[in-house]
Amino acid sequence: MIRTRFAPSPTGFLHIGGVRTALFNWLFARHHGGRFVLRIDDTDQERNVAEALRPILDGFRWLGIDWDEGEEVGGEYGPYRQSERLDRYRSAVGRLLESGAAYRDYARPEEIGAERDAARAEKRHFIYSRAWMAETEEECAQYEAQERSNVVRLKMPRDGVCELNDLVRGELAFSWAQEMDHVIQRSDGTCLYHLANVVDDHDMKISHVIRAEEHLSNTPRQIFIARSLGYELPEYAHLPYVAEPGSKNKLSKRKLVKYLKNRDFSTLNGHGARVAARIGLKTSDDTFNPVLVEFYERIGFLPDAIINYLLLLGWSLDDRTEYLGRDDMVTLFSLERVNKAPASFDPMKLMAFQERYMKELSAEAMAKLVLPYVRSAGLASDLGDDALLSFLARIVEAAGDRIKIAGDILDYDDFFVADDALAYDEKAFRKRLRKPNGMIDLLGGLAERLETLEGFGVAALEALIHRFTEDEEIKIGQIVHALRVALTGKAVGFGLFETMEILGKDRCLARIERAVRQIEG
RNA sequence: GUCCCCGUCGUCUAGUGGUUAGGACACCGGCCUUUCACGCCGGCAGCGCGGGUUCGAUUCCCGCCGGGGAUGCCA
Repeated sequence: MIRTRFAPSPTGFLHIGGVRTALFNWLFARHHGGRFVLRIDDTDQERNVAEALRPILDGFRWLGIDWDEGEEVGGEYGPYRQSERLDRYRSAVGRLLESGAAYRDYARPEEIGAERDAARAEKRHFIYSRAWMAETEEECAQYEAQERSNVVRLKMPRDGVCELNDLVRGELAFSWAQEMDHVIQRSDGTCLYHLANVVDDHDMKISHVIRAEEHLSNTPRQIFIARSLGYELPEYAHLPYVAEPGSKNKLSKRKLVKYLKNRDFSTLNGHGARVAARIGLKTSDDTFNPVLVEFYERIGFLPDAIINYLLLLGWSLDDRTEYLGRDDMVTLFSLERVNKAPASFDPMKLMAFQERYMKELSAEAMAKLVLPYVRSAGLASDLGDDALLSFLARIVEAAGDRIKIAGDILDYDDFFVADDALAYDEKAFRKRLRKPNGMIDLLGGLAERLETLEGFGVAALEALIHRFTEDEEIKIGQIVHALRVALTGKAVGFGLFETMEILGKDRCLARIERAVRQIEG
């Protein structure tokens, strides 16, 4: 049975790089018909775990990455929170102590520090002298008489090599002599991550440890722990990390200000900020950050787009396949095709996936997707959901590709405002309505014709406008732009005739009339 | 410092002991067009450097350089 896991710390944030790691674990498990476990690494959490976990779990749910065992769902190898497994770690430490794979160390921090500094000064790797190692009860008692406290350290081998066949990187060898005697239990009796991790992976029968490459050099010590405890080793696969846009540094949520200097990253962030402003979302909130999944959820990305993009960040099928649905991903995924080098996060490529997935949505599905944004912006409060949905379906149909993320619906807020409350883009109003000569008469003449038009549809409107331009001997551009500003207040928008049809005759006439009054006034 | 990992267009990547080094995103130009968006056509652009091995290296080996990680009583 293939079993993989993802073990987030309850930090309150779901990092896009973490999602990629979780995704690969999830895909690997699903591909092999195995199980995916969500364990919580809260070994040293002081904060409210439930609260800090919510954004993470919500993020996974939103993305459709489901887990078979772990937080919330339970399972036969629980508990799945490290904070509830402390007794297991303590007993593992006891066994390591007993077998001689670990020892109590009574060195004071400054004594260790001095050794470390000396090693550094001599430009050699730091190896602890074990001068304060206590292996018998007498030795312990002796040190304790000196009021020294102890930590438990691993008694690492000092010769030979640790061989490891990484499923992504191939055959690797680490010399044991490079490994120091890592602490596995603090002086206050609590255990450290590496010990907890190995014990949990074993107890939870994790067959494949798939994690970020920053853990690669931690693997020998974990192998040592596992072997000393008599565990069967899992397979290891170390994924390259996700890097900053345009660089090879690891992507970090703390460097937002720096990333905003990147044009593409800034464009993406700005796009989100525009939506956020319309729905009253605080962009100063530190979760409003394209490095975090929440950002995408809030402004209306599609989970499939994000997942597909992330899949291609470090994995490829061949030289052309890019768009893969969930089922295809699951059947085609393999660790062999994971890349070794880090991959930079590319905001524009992510956007391209988003656009591609939006195009596949029907008008009905799109209407459903954008509705919450209209509500959040406080628009269309007079319409019930059903009425609004069908109105939205007409708008998104006409808008077509222009709505890239759900929040973009708010670019077309003019459909929801009262005719006498329409706001005009000042520059557009001046250029298209106030400045051209005879605009009042032109609009007046057009309004007269519109009034008598039977069937206010796109084809009829188009024919009417064309006839109008012929009769008035003007070019179509002379009326179209003016009309768009009069009807929507904006210089850009989708097809004019579609706009008119959706607005309907009465609203069109009311808006033209108002525009004329504005020009006069 | 020491150890480990990594290195193909700006970015994500495919690939090979002999290829015009392929695709995608971005970018640039053009077409379409009532604006914007879409779409279509075209273009720019890459094997980090230096040694080997070889008839021939982007591909194999070594060195260097660059990037990253580890070196914590962090995870």
